[in-house]
Amino acid sequence: MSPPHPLASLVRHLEMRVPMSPEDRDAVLALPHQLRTLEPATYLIREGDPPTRCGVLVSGFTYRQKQTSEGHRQIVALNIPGEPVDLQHLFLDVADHSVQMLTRGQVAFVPRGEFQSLTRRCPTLAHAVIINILVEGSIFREWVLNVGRRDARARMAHLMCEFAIRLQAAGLMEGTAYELPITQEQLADALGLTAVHVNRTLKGLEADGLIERRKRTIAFPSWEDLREVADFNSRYLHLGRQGSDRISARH
Amino acid sequence: MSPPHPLASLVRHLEMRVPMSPEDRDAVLALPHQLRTLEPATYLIREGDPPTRCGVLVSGFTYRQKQTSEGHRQIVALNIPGEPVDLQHLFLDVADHSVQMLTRGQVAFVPRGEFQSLTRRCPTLAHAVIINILVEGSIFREWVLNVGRRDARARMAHLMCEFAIRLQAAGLMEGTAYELPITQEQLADALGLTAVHVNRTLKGLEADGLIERRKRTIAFPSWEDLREVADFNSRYLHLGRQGSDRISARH
DNA sequence: CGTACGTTTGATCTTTCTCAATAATGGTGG
DNA sequence: CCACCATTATTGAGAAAGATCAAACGTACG
Repeated sequence: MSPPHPLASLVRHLEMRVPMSPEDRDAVLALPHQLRTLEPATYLIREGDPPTRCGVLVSGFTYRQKQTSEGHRQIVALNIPGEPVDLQHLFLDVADHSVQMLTRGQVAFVPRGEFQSLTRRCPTLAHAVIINILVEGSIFREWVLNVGRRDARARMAHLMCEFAIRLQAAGLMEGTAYELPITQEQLADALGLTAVHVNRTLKGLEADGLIERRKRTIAFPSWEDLREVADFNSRYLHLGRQGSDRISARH
Repeated sequence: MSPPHPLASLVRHLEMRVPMSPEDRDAVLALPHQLRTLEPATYLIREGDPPTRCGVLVSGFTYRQKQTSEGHRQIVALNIPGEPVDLQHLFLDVADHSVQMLTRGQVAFVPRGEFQSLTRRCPTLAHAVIINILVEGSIFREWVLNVGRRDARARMAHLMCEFAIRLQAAGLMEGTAYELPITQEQLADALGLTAVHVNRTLKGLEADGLIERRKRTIAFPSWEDLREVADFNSRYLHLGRQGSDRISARH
């Protein structure tokens, strides 16, 4: 059996929110692209660079990141497989943040011009792109709220809930646990905390039976309780009918 | 002399980033709309509501806001005259945050369907809308960084710098001062602080000669110093050539 | 001129940070 | 397989930024 088409996961992801005709699908799959396997920490794009291509995450995870001039880093987003990682750079002429591999993974690079011109020829794709950008914007707003107005415990729980629901919506979650392939220092940078405090917060959640940890795999013995601690409501993910605040044991 | 067309400020705003032909301009100006004068705190849209219209801020200021279930509020964005205030709701079916008047001001409400269909007929407008959404996304990312990784002083200074540069880019800033028409409590909600600490931070900046205050008007005796304290770089605003980190005494 | 709202100030308390050290863990070369 | 190294995770002690509580002071406006 041949390996799946690298852009198939992108199509699946776009279809989550916008229905696509077979022609739409084929048009996306026909996009020229280069598939690359990248090691953790590899930059897909750096702040300040002029974007030339649009990366689609085929496998593995990436994060978006900005830094203050004193070198304090803030992770502003995590991306999961299937997500296009560079849509903002599709229409802006300079990158305002950096994107790096969180884990090893495969990225399909589509030339910027090709992607742009397809959005012009295919209104469905254009619409899907806008929806994608808007949902990402909604997630940013929730992150501002999370970092600005929730304490460490809720903040951490919220990130875990978001990740779970997004993985589940993408069909990437099996059972009631997942691997969060991220160091505690990166977690700290995503939550606006220090690594030390992340560690203590994690232990606290564990001590209270809200999560279980083995390596970087997290299980949720009591999803509803965690959701309550996190003050999590999935509305901002705009998953529509398929969306749910629940995780299911079997998929 | 007749009053200016309510949507003229929108056109000006869109043209900041995308060149528009006279036909494009006329098409936007021809959009049906209702002009309303709204008092401070009036909701333009509430989280959870299905959006039916797109608001364009003609005069005055608005803010976007989310709350935790404990009622802690986070202001996630401020909007200045000319900015469309509801673009995210143009293509999403449920509002994920609320938008309220910050000051009294005028809003032109365009029916959602009309706006949508014009984006289909006018690719320039569609492009301008995307750019607008993307730049807003970039500002959200910077806010995540600001709230997550800068201390109260820098955070406050950063907001002031951003407001100054955005006002200037919109041609709304005269001289080296402006009115920040916002209570300290709202400022606290925008920065992820408490009102008490905002007050002290403000006094601190003033004591150090970085700002001068009369009522809610703020002057910048030493713009460069403030910019340094704020760690402010305007790249994320994507203003292009016209963009600058400087404010000029005369316009 | 009283009421509501916003600002300012002081005192105290908490969360989170900082610094520092120790323990796991994973990967590498021999 | 083992010794070694670099990361990452964990823990403790003390410091600091910012929160909380409480009260006083202004100011706008009906």
